[in-house]
Amino acid sequence: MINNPNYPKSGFGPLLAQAARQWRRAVDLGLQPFGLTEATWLPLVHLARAPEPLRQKQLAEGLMLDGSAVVRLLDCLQKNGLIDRREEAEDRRAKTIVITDAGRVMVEKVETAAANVRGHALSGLSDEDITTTLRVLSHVARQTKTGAA
Amino acid sequence: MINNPNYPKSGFGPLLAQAARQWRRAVDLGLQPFGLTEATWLPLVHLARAPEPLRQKQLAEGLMLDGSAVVRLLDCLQKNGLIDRREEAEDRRAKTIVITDAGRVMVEKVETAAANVRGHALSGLSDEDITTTLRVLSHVARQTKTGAA
DNA sequence: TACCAATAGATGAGATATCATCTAATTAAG
DNA sequence: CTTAATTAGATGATATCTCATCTATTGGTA
Repeated sequence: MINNPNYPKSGFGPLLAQAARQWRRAVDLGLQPFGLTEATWLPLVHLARAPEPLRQKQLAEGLMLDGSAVVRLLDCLQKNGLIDRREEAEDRRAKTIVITDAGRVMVEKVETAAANVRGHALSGLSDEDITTTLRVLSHVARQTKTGAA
Repeated sequence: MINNPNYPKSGFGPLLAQAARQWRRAVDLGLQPFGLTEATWLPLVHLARAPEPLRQKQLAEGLMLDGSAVVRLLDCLQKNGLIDRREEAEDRRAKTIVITDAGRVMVEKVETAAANVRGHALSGLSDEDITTTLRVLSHVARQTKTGAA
């Protein structure tokens, strides 16, 4: 096993999972005062940054999440008055998601907290290392996507 | 925002989460024929590789998981006859986890499937990129650990 | 020795995510 | 035009994971 050149690679999966778990935990902790979590915060930012209102389907694609997961996250955000669902006239199956004013205010407030966590997690790493990692993670995400034989 | 040098970094968290989610899904799919998942497989490998039997506490530390999570994963593995809990005589609070023969056989069979997923996810990446990513992920995990101010 | 804090494991509750399925509405085919 | 396939959202069931708590033991200290 020691002589197997793939040895360090075998730790990739567990390490990836662990880093993701702990990153989430740290973000959740930082957003706790605002009543948000990483999961509920991301859709909000995504909506805030979109040049035009999105449908739930589009949001799910952007977040790379199952549609049903987005449904429930939006339920939560709507209950807290941060977004609204607007039925479309042209296609009565679809709903457009719009951020409320409260939602935009929240995004502003919360972005700092999220940036702090990110800053701390990445502090001490070179831009080059981070860029490489971003590229590797993108590759992994692409390769493990459903249907990627 | 475009002129902000931190712009690409802001995608780090979501990308990390996404890559981890999809990696897990891919592994779960590959292990499905064996009735295992990434979550239940990892404790099994950990136990198989340990030079001596571990306590649940030690296993939890090794997996960087909450103790209560390990309790339930072990419940599942035990129910399937892959591990056994053995009460310790010296400390009657503790239990030593031992892999059953069936468990060892399972590890053998399943390791190939897991390696295939890993191989596919990492295919096309240079060893150097992977090494860098492993280092960055370790750093992130350390920095986001509980108590890491 | 009697009491109190710490430790190992277990359990309950809540947040996410996935898959399977359902309903309503739209589109395409015959 | 009627029917079949598709699409957008929603819901139910299940799997993890975390935190808060609980029980049983152990160990240290007055």
